[in-house]
Amino acid sequence: MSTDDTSAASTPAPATPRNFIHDIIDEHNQSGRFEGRVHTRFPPEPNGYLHIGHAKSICLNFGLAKYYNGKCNLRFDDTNPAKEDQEYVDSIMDDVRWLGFEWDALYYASDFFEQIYQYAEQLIEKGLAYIESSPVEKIREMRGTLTQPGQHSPDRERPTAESLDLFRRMRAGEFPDGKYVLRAKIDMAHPNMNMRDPLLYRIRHAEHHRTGDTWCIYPLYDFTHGYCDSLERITHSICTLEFENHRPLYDWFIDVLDLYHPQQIEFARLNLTYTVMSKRKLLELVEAGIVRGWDDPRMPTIAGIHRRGYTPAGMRAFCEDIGVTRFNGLTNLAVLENAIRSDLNKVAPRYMAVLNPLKVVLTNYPEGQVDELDAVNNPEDASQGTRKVPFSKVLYIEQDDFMEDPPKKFFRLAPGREVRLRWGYFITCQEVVKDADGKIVELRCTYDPETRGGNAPDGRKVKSTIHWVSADHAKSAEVRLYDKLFTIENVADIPEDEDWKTYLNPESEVINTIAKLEPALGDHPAGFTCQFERLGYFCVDKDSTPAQLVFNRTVTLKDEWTKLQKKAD
RNA sequence: UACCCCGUAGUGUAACGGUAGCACAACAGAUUUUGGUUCUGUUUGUCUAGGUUCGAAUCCUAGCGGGGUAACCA
Repeated sequence: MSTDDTSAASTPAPATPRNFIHDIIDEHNQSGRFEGRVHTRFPPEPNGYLHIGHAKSICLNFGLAKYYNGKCNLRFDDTNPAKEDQEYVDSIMDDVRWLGFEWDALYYASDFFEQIYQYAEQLIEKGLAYIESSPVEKIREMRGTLTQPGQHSPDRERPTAESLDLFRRMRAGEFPDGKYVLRAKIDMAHPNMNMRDPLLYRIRHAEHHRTGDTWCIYPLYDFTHGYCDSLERITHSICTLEFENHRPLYDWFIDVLDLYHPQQIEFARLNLTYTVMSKRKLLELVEAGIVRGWDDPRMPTIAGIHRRGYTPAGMRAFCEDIGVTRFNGLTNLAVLENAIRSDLNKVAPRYMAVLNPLKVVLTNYPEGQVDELDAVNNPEDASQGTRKVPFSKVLYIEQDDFMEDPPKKFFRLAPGREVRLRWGYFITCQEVVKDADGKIVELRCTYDPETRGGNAPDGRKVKSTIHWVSADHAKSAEVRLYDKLFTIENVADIPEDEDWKTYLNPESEVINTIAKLEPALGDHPAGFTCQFERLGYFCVDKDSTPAQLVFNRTVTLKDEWTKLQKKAD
């Protein structure tokens, strides 16, 4: 890939598009608030696979660090042992690297558990936290509602010494899950619900994927996250909009202990048409067996789009295209597809493949003769060279490339009409052969030996060039045709009382088992990406074997003809 | 009905008090051995009402509309 190509010094690459976060950082740099440092971090919870929304966050955080010559950490916010797993840690690291980024420091929130525990004790000692003994339901009840203030717990005035003792015994494992919880003492009437004596620690006798059984109490995310940022000396804690109401709480935790104070900045998460970005829903698709797994090519996960054949450079370009704001919008899937096509167009070698074969017999071509034709690998990149493609008497062309009774704007093959076979010869359709049901099963055509390579010495033109493969030389393959995951543009519009899964697109994966490929396509490793001329971009799936080739359709080519047909309806 | 945030072409995003631009989409044309690519052109926009100002998308006020927030989740 040549996305970071700086060799063309005379035409510098367009500068990274700026956004409101750059303005904030510039201000900080001018005022000297962080001594000119820029240190971001990407802080996922390892409880699922990363998706395209995370890609936006990754590009933002790592991109900012790069732009300002700063640093960016990877930190796993692993405060809930029940949901987290090493499998997810591994996949997240793979995904970040696949996108083309490398972290400066790697941390886990669990690395800071002891320090955070000490902070909790300090809060208790300052009279700013207390041990709560009420059950969950009672705590919830006393919290009040959005429009009504909460009530003080009877435990709120528990003496400091008693809270401290209880907290230490919680850590020592003296109590069962749910017996006690540590709460901050802030303001039960605060209009911001997060400030109504939030929970800090809970008892969980659970095996943690990193700390094992060292702990039986775990800090909640809200109590942990800001401290981790502070301890890592993060300057700009970038997160999504739903944490905006948490910012005053994080500020309180830090200021009350007089600790180093990063600046939190919120931005709008990515929403894409015809897909979901909810970890919960994606998990459901995986667990219900509706998809092939987290890396199913229909999934908006990074693992999924990777398997689908999307490229890191295309994804990074997409993340730049969509911008960063505080507006909660819905981005068209077309923007993503455009970014991917535009990258693949430059780098993907071209091949010929026929998805729905129609047999063509060249009646005037010598029996048994094979011609090795030269084909250009990529018209956009001469350095990709040429290859040989075998040509013979019996060929396959695409069923869609022939019409017995063509409408006005159909330029392809029809009875009596001449077209060009890509890199081959001009052929003319002489006869249509049908079976008993009237289905077209074969075309009998003549070829013009003078047009080898695709040009007529007499200068005559054809309206169309179509792709083909030689029947005797073709490889069979399974080709998985992918399309949008949902039938509804905005998944958020699905009513609450309906099952969102009824809006899944039944044709999001269509399996074609009759495809015929040119022989050069027979020997490539999983992940190999190319263009099937006139059809789209495809890649070799990880299920592919030499005996059973499997290709995924990454994205179609733009298609004026299909568009015309749809308009005609 | 509490608090917080957000309203710029169809969609997404620029314009930091001084000519409303870009991308995608759509439409029209040119080029083309991919109905691809490339190139050219066209259509469509500052939520509303006041105010401040020589001048407002930008600042202020109100209204309208959208989103978020009441896990021992993150």
